[in-house]
Amino acid sequence: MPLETTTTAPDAAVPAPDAAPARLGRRRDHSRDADILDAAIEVLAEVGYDGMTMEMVAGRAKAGKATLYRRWPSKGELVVDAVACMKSKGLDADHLPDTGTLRGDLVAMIKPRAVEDADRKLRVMGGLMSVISRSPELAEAISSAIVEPRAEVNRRLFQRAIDRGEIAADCDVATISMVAPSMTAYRLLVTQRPVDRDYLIAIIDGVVLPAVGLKPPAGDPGAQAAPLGPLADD
Amino acid sequence: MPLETTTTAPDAAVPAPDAAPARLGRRRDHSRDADILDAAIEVLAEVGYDGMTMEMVAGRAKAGKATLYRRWPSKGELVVDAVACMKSKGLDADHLPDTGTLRGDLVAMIKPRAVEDADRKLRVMGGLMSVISRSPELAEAISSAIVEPRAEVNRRLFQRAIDRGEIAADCDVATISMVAPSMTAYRLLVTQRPVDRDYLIAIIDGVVLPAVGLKPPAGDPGAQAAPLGPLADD
DNA sequence: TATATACGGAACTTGCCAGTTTCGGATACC
DNA sequence: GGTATCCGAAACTGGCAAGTTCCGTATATA
Repeated sequence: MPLETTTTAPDAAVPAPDAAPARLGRRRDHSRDADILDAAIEVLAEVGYDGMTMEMVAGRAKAGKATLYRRWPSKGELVVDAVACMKSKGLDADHLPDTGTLRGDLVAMIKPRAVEDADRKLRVMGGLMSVISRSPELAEAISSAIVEPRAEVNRRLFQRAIDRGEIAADCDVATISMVAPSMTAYRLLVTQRPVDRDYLIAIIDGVVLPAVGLKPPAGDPGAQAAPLGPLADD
Repeated sequence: MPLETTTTAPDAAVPAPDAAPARLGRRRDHSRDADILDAAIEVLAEVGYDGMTMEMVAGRAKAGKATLYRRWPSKGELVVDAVACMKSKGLDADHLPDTGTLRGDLVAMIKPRAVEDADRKLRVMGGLMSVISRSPELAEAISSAIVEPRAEVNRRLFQRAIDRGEIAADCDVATISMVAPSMTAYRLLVTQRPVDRDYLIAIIDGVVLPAVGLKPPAGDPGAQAAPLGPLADD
């Protein structure tokens, strides 16, 4: 049951020393990799690392178990790869909303697609929680695919607010950037309650904005400042 | 699967009123229950639910595996019982510090013994994270032994600050009470960094107090207002 | 002291799952 | 078309852990 933590040469076999081999026969269909990794993410989100079996992943991806082992040497490395592949999806710290106010930016991040993506990432994280402490590779994958992208987005939004003079320059950006990630994770994984738009607005208006010295709008909280309807997406 | 979450001797000394069978022979030594449950908590904190084996618990408690199964019908119910037994230890919402200021109260909660206790509870929670969503009994045990006591303590401290007019009456106590629990859990379990006095002070002064409209003390943050030396305990 | 029960330890049974092998069929290169 | 390789399916192996049974011993009641 221990995680295989070998750092592997992934698929690159022994290099033919002299002649380019110019392989023969059917080629490995690497487009299936994504299907398998997606299936693994699904299963991880539902039953966690120890509940996941290679048969489940193979079945979900309509693949054979042997195909999985042809591509990854062990369950542990498949999972690390699957988590790492989540990095490219979702948040993009280079294309953030810029509404002119911190609250506007934070609220603009709340889109159905983004909320759903964050929800899945949190569930995957929860399913891997008890393994994190014993697998540095997995911890690193989770950090760089889930934790850091989200923290980085927040740091940029707060830094912009500092740069435009909206909030104090000496506020603890590093700590405040973790407020929403921490609270949503706790809410979803520990108390098992939904992380929806209302809850995110409550964090923004009840904790984050007051913490940086801003007053949330007075009226019905969160009702306004929703520039897009519920069906609007990216 | 019947739920047996009794934390004390179920077959108490109450004698059957009429036909008391007056059992014969050696009696079950219920003082061992606590040893076994403590061993289970230790193992859970170290390797999580799926990593924990009944042999490990028995070995740690210097008991036989059969003794465990004489007292609990399954691993799952032993774990639920072990978590439920954590409820009585640590926080006591009826004997909270009362320093006259919210910050004083929050800082007074930071004692080596309390930090250590919270740390262990968080690790246990992390080890059970992926099981919570599929075991309502376990979710309930965690909630009432770990989540609620901590939230209740915070709610009381904030409510007292409201009552004495120190902070606004309309602040979102329910949400703010979850800030520190959420952030410490994330810090310890996800980012794997220590939850020590400095980090707790950073949360108090960098997030919680500003969020309720209070200014933390200006100077070296957290250095003062530590009325007791590092060796002082409860 | 006699008896009924609990105890720790160890052997045992059972089932599951990681990982391997085998096989008939599909597919891309030559 | 020939062939080497990949594919999915299924059978198989081996180890590990949940749960059970048995045994020699300890201990509380009568």
